Amino acid sequence: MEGDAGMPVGPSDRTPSVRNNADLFSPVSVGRISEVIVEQMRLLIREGKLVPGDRLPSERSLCERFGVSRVTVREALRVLEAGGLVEIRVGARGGAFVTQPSSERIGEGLAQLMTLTAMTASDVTEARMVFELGILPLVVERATEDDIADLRVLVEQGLSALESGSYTMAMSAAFHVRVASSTHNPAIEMLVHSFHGPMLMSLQQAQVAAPLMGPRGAHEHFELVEAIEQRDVERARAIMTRHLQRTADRLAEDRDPSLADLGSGQ
Amino acid sequence: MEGDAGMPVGPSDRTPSVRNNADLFSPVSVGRISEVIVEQMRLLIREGKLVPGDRLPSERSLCERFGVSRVTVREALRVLEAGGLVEIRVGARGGAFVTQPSSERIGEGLAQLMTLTAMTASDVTEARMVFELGILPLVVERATEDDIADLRVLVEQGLSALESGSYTMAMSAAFHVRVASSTHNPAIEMLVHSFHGPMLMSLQQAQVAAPLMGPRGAHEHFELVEAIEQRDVERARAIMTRHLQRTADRLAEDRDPSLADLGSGQ
DNA sequence: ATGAGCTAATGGTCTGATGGTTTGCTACTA
DNA sequence: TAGTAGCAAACCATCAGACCATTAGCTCAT
Repeated sequence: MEGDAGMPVGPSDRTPSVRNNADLFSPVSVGRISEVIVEQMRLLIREGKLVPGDRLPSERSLCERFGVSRVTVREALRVLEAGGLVEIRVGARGGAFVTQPSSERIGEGLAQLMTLTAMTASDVTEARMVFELGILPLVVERATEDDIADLRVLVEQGLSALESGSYTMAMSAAFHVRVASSTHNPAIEMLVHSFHGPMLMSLQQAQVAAPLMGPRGAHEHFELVEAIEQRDVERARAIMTRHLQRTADRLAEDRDPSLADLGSGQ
Repeated sequence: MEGDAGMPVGPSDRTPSVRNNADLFSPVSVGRISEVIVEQMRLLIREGKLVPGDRLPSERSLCERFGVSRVTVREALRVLEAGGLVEIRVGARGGAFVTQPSSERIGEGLAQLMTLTAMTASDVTEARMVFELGILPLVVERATEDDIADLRVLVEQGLSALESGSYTMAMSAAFHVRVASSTHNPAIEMLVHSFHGPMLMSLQQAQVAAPLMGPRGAHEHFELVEAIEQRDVERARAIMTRHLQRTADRLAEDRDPSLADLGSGQ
């Protein structure tokens, strides 16, 4: 990455004889064949020619169609799979199936890379606060009866799980995501979802999950639903602020650990 | 190497006599070998045993170390590359190099999947409004002189590009991202980055980019920087609201196209 | 009916070989 | 001496053909 930072990047530094037409020539590299295949597949999926659930031809068929070897096709499939665009099943009737892109899946990839970036749990929490507070007006305005009913169920489940000591961060996350989905905006829902993924993963591994979300948190969930039902933006905002702030404080007092540290169990 | 991978590892698939303890046995699948390698590499990177810039051993060396064939190693490298963890260079002194994960890269993945979800441009714009407005207090509070200087430069560039008719959406995006990065929170920066990815891509293809961002937009950028410099949250918020609202209106009158439709040029 | 066994389809992996690209060195030329 | 052309080595990219493991569906005897 750094070693070649000083390398000749421009095409115009050797051979001082002919030089003025240097930028006439465009790079001729066609790149990797597998990359071309990947791009072609991606296009098909984006254009809707391939929809979730569809099965791609078998590796061997693809070889013939593209006129390449199996290795190349397989590399393309690996890339698509890593990108969460297809799922590969083995055995008869197996093959590559186009997947339904879920926000969960996106969050997964996000979480992976987050553990590698200089991104602390506090950073993520701060972003959450901005976002989850910001959407409250939309939630209060648009939440339907169904939305509220669902939220009630989640709260109930949370409370009873709390009694039996089986309350998990996942349940809290589900609640927050359901709140976000009450905006009826898929982009917002996806983002909240993706944010909870990495938080969950790291917090659970660090075993601060249990004390993090106690009876207070569950009760605040209950209050929030009430505020939404009464279309009381200010109250909802106050509750959510308190709720998230407590998470933030908890994180701060816990040595402000970076996600990476948490991830490695240190 | 593989010959014994298929040996009877699980004692639990024949002998139909015992049956009620079915869930005692965990699935015996070892999965893909390449996946194991990927996981191992990821761990090394996360633990800091491999830092950005490091060069991994050559494919052939890795084959020997892992005791697998080159095909398998290559598939692992493809996955790592697709995940943005390594970069592969050909030729002498080539090989796989650990990359510095940037928020840009992360946002890319998010953007990719955004374009595949049933998500309209309005949805994304609404999410943007929530987020970019929400971070303004943080920006105003934390922007350093360097931040503001950078923003000024971007505004200047925008204005002169406007005169020469070469103003692009990319320039606008760069400005918004730079504003976000003035929060000094990498998570926030990443999110704004990923928002602009899909917007850019689709809007440019649909050729509504040019009229979208006229002199008004560029001037609003200028005003916003002023408000930030004066630490005037309310004014900044007002400007940004107007700025984004205009984008939203423009999108709304433009048949409210979905990102997917735009992507395919329809 | 039920279950055991067969079969074909399909992905997972290995082996060995060839070609292309880049770097660095060397020898030759002006 | 300087510059250049050419060679060699270290890489990745790709191919071709083979074998094994897993799975779904079918058949057939019990």
